[in-house]
Amino acid sequence: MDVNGHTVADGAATALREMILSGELRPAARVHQDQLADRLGLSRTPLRTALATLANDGLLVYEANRGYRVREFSVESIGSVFEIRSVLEAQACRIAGRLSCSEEMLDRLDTLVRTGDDILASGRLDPKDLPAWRRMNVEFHEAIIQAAMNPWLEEFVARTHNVPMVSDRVILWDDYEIIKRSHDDHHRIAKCLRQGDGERAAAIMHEHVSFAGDLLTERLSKDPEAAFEQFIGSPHSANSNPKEDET
Amino acid sequence: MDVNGHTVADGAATALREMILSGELRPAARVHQDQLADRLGLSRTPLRTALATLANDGLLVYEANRGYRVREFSVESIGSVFEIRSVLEAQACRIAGRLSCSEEMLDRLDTLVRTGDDILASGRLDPKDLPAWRRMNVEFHEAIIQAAMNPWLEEFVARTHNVPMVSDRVILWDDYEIIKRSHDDHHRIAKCLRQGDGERAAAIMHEHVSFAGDLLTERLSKDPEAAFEQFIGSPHSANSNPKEDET
DNA sequence: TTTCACATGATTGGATACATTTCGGCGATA
DNA sequence: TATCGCCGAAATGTATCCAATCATGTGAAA
Repeated sequence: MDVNGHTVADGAATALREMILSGELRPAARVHQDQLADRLGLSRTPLRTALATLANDGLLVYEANRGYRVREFSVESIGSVFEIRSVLEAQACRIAGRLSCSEEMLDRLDTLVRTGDDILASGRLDPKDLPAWRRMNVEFHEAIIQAAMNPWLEEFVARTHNVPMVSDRVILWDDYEIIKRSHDDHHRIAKCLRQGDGERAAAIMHEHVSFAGDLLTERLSKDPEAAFEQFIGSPHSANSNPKEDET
Repeated sequence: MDVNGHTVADGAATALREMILSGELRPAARVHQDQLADRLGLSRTPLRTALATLANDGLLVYEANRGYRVREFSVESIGSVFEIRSVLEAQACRIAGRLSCSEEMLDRLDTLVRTGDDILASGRLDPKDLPAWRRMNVEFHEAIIQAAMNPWLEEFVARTHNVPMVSDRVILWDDYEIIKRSHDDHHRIAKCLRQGDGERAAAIMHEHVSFAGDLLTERLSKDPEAAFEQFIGSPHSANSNPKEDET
């Protein structure tokens, strides 16, 4: 998307995004421009454009003459986003079915499904498998969205992932049965798309995402702190973006 | 929404938004920061934050070290956005039905529907009625989205309106039968919502928006110039104050 | 003791100056 | 004549400086 890594401001924007989504900057915390600029080793000017960017992404809130602070998301708000995500991803299935995916795309989905099968073959959830599973899950969902060939769908779903906890990188890796059922959805969705039945794939996808949202919001309202630590605090090693700040 | 605080940058952002959506800045045109800053009577600093804002709104595209230029939208792209809008607004109906609207909201919808009836009572489309009709249409759609009480839905649909021609301010005011049928949809949607049948309202809304998209894209591909002038084209040349057409 | 007012420090917003990159033209050479 | 390359102008990106606004703390008065 905006992988314009050529300018300092863009680098700052992605760095900040990581800092916020990873929880390094806590919700509702005020952002001190001078401190941050110093910490990131740049001037306030590019930092401010980065801040403006993130504010428009919805990760920061801005108040005139009072600066930026990290946006906080209520549990209901997170549930609301899942409502949107489920609808959008279902629509992606619908369109993908209508267009009839390329053979290459279908094979890609099958490969991803098989990857998941391999991980689940052990019959239990090994924490060391989580990164691979996360990668598989992200790629599966992204593939279907790409198959819809609607750039706006891509963009809107991407915006959805700007909300903490909503990203499909977040996996509830503690209940084998739930994960297995979730992956069964993947199986069925891939099969439906191969058969060109986008409508049925859409229905499955809608439930697939909705249930994930329900599950997550349930956990969050039960024990926000623990859930926050479990999901956000986890090392996101699937990320090939090792820009650690040397200050 | 982003009801701008009283900072120069925010003012510049809304001014630029108008300049772009009104066509004063033509698609694919490069934005010269110095010229624009001078023309708007401000420095490059606030202008640049405004530019960053609009870029994130999707109205401008940015390339590192090469500046901003006005985004151009293909007809297919505009059609794609309608696909999203139809799904989102349908979902708004679904949720509104599930939550069962407040009596106040239902009355508001009825009032809007009656306003439309009055305008159509003459049996023809008078150009002088267009602003009132547009207002009615915008408020009707906004009301339903608000009724869904999902702030993200509001935000995403609002983003949809950032694309030229997609806004529900754009009305094809030249075919009585089409307008009449469109308003008949409004009737049915309001009735369904009163009866709590969000699912049925969603189906109508989906078709309502989809058809508008089909119609618009058809016109656009038939005669892009004429359509552009008809819908967007307020006199966007000599007049530096294109406000006659009210939101 | 509480509250209001003022002043001072801190932080953000905007303008200007400087560095870096890109774009266009000019000329030289094949 | 066409193409390559270099140089200069112009536009962008960044840093720094100044102004305006907000927050905090102190002190005086009720």
